[in-house]
Amino acid sequence: MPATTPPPAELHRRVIDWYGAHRRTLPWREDPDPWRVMVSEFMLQQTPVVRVLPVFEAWLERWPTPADLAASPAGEAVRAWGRLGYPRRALRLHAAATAIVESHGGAVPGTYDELLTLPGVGDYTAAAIASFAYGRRAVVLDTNVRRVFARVVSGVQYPSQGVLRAERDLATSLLPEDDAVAAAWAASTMELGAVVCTARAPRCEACPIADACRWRAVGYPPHDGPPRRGQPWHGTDRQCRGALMAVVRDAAGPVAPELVAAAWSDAAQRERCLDSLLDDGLLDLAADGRLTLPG
DNA sequence: TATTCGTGGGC
DNA sequence: TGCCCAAGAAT
Repeated sequence: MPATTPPPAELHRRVIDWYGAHRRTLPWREDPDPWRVMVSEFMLQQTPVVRVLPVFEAWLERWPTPADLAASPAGEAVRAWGRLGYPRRALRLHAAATAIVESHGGAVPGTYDELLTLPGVGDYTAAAIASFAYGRRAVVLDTNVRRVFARVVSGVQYPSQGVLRAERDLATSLLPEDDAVAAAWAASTMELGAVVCTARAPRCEACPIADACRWRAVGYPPHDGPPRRGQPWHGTDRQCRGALMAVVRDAAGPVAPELVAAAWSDAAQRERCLDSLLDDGLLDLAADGRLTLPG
């Protein structure tokens, strides 16, 4: 059967209705306070929901407002970040909280343009906060939404590596006019991509728009083109930096350099990564030569 | 535009 | 077992 493309309003209704019936209960959805939404979005950048949940709860209990976080040392944020990965996100969240206190009266701003000025907030996160926390109309284009559109509309398994102009135009053209409907559409398409239209084994039998999916209609052709590059890990600077950070993060106080050195055998790489961590502000060098999280 | 930046779980 | 992937941002 050919994929007949329903009118946009029909597509919106079916996906939003599906969301109403099947959406996961997540803490930042049950109480979409802007600061809670913002914290969740930072943590969810490249990190799965199940790993974020416990850290999110502890974080909000300790720092219920941006001002609370801004009043703590940045290093405490890095430590509370735990093993979520990409600890620069913790530093940027702390810096964003500071900017919110200094420039926005302590309240998370609600417009895309204001949000975009905050450290660690890019196109996706600005749109997500404006939409999920403030109910505003915004083009929320994350990896889930991109995959749904790639399959349903373009008939391909995966979206391109970067966001193309035509892709953004498509997402914009599909965005409902009304703010509340647009926000519901954003959340719904993301959820559909996250739990049904997944990267590896899509559950098309549970999809509310399977009959409208072009990829399905053309027989699920596999990705065609240059191989999708996996990120190398073993022996990389990222692995080294992670090992060094773990030593300091899990220590109660300042750490002797010999103890940090024991975490990575390649001396040249170790020194290079240590320098980069100091340069990034993820580590500080005390006067006595010991290493600490940033004050 | 292409790289870099952590971490861990599923297949 | 390795490989792929997960609500990206900054440069």
